[in-house]
Amino acid sequence: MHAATVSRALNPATRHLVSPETVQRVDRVAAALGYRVNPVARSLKTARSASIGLIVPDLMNPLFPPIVRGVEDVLLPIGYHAWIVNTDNDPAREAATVEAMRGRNVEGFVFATARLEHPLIEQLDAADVPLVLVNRRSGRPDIPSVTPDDVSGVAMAMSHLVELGHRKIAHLAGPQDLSTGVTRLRAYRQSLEDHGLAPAPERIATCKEWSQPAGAEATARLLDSGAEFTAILAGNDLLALGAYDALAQRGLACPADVSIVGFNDIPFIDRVSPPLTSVRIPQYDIGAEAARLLLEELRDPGRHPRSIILPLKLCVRGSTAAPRP
Amino acid sequence: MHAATVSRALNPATRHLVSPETVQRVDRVAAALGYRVNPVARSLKTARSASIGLIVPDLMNPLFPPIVRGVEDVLLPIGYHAWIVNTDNDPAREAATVEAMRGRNVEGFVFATARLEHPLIEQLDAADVPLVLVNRRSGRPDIPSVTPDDVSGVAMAMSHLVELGHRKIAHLAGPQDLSTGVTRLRAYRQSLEDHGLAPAPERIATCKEWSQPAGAEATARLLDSGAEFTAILAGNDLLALGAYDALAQRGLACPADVSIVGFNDIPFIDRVSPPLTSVRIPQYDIGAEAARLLLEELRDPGRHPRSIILPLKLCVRGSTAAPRP
DNA sequence: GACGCAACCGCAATCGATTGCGGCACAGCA
DNA sequence: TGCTGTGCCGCAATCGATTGCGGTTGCGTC
Repeated sequence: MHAATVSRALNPATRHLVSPETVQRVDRVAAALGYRVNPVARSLKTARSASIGLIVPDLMNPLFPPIVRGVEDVLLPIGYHAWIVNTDNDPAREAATVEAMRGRNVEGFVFATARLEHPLIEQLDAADVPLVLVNRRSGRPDIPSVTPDDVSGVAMAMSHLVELGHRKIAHLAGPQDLSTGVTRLRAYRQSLEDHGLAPAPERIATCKEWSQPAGAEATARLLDSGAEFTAILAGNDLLALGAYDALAQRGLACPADVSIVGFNDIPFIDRVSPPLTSVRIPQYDIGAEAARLLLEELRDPGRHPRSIILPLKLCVRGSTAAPRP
Repeated sequence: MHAATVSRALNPATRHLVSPETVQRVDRVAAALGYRVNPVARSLKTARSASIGLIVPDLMNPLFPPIVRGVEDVLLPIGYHAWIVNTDNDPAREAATVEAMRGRNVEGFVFATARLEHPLIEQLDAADVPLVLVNRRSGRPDIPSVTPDDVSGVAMAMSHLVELGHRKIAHLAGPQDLSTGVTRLRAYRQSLEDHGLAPAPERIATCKEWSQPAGAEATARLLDSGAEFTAILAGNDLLALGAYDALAQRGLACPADVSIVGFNDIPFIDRVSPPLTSVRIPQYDIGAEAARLLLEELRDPGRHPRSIILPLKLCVRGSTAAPRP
C-alpha cells in the first residue's frame, strides 16, 4: 500500500481514482490508527490552507464581533477557518499581519478595515488575491464588498426626525477617509435637500475617529459655535454616546432639548439612558455574506466581482422626540 | 552558496555557525530579492509555528474581546500570533477546533472556556500540551490559570451592600459547572457568615447560563417564590441586566426597591439605566498575563506550573442604595 | 491467442525549509 | 613536516503530504 494511494483514497476529490475496496481498506486502517492528514504538509505541497484571514480594526468595538461570528458560521461547516487579527488601525501592523498570513497560505481575506485610500488592499487586489471588504468600502468600486445601505439608513433616520417636527438637524460626521463617514455625510446633505431644508455647514462637525470621546468633542464644538439645532444625526452609536456626554455636561437633556439618532445599533445600546434611536445594521449577515462571496471567488477565480448592499431598519427608541415648540 | 548556509545565516539562533561575511552577504541578497522564509515549510520541519490557539466561548460576550487584546498585544511584538476561535460552548466544536489547531502545530493554548469537568483540557494537559486557562479554572487546580480574585470581589460587593444597610441579600448564581459560578456562590455564602447574616437558601437562584434571559428568568423565580430580599448580588453583569428586566416587568424599581450589584464591569455597563454597580475585572490584564505565562511554559517546559490571581475593584454606581426603611 | 483499452496503483519528484554529520582549510604547535 | 583542533560550509536525509507519469493487471474483442 503506497502513500500515494492512501492520499488519493483519503481525498474526496481524487477518491474516484482508487478502487472502492481499497478506499474502504484505507478508511478502516486510518480510523484504527487514528490517522489524520497533516495540514501543514498538505499546505506546503498545495499552497492552500482551508483558511482565510479576517482583518478587523478592533474587536472591542461591539460592531465587529457579530461580523466575525457571521464569517465563522459560514466557514466552519465546510472545514474552513477564519484567522482573526486586530490592527488597531495601524497600517504597519496590518501589513505585517497580512504578510504573515500570506506566508501561511491563507486563501483569501475579509477586510473590515478598508479606508478610501488603501494601498495595501489595492496591491492585494492587483495581485489577484481574493478579498472581500465588509462594512466599509475602498475608493475602488470594483473591489467586492458587503456593506450596509447607508444612504437609505440615513434617509430613514432623517425622515423620522423631520416627521417629529425637526428642521434644524446637525450631523456628527465620521472620519472622512472612510467610506462610511463620507457616504453618511453625503446622504445627510442629500436628505436635507429632499426635505426642502437648507444646507447648514455650521451644523456639521467632523470626528477624527469613531469613538465616544470624539463624539463628545465634536458635539461640544457644535454647541460652542452657537449653531442652532434641535436634533443630531450621529455617524454611529459611539459618536451618539459621546453626544450624550457633551449634552449632559452642558445641562441639556435628551430628547427634551436635543433628539439624537445613532447608527449601527450595537449591542446594549437599547439599554443606555435614554435608549438610543438607531439604524440597525445586520452585522451578522454582513459577515456571513462576505464569507459566501469570498468562497465564490475561491471556487471561481475568474468571476466578475460582485458587491452586496444589505438593507437596514430604523429602531425608534427614547432618544428622539418632537422638538420644543 | 548552499541552502543550508542560508538557513543558518537567516536564523538568529544558528547565525553563529556562519562567518560574519557570509551572513552579511546573505542578508543583502535576501533583502534584494525580497526573500521571506516560508513559515509552512519551516513548520513542517520544526513542528513549531510561532502561534498559539485562543479558545473563546463567544466573542459577542463583551467580556472576551479585551482578553483577546491582552493576549495579542503580548504575542505580536515577539512575532507570535494568536489564532482565535469561538466554540459557542459546544464541546464538539471545541474538540474539532483544537484538533485543527494541533494539526497546524500551534505551540500552546489559552482556554477561556474551561468547565470544572473538562475532559479535553485534562487530556491536553496529560499530553503535556502547554496551556493556560483564563477567567475560569478547571477542577484540576494544577493546571495553570489566570483568574480574577472572585472571592475578594464578592466580599467587596457584599460589604458594600451590608454597609448600605441590606440584610436580606439574594444571589443570582451562575452555572455550577463553571468555576466562576461555584466560586462566587461559595464566596457569597461565606460572606453572609462573615457578616453574621443567616444563610437563606431560598434567596439563591441558579442560572443555567451567563445570559440576560437566564438572569431575568431566575429573578422572576425569586420574586415568585415569595422570598424576601432588598438586594441582589448577580453572578455577572448579564445576569444583572436580566434582573433589571424582571424587576421592571413587576413594576419594581432599582435601586429604590431592590439594589443590584453585577460582576465583570463589561463595557457600556456604566451607561445602562441605572448605571450598574459592578466588580471590575482586569480583562485586558488577564489576557496579557495568560500570554506571558504561556510563553514561559513554551520556553521552559519542565517548569513548575503557576497560576495567577488578579485583584479586583468595586465600581459603585447608581444601582445600589440603602434599602427602604 | 494476440491486441487494445480502462482501471488501478506505485515510483519518484516536489513543496521549502532544518539539521546531523562529515569534509575541508587553515592555524597553532611540537 | 606532521598532527590536532577549530571554524565554516555542503551533502543528503527529513518533515508529510500531492501528483504527473508510467507500468501492471484484467477483461473484452476480433
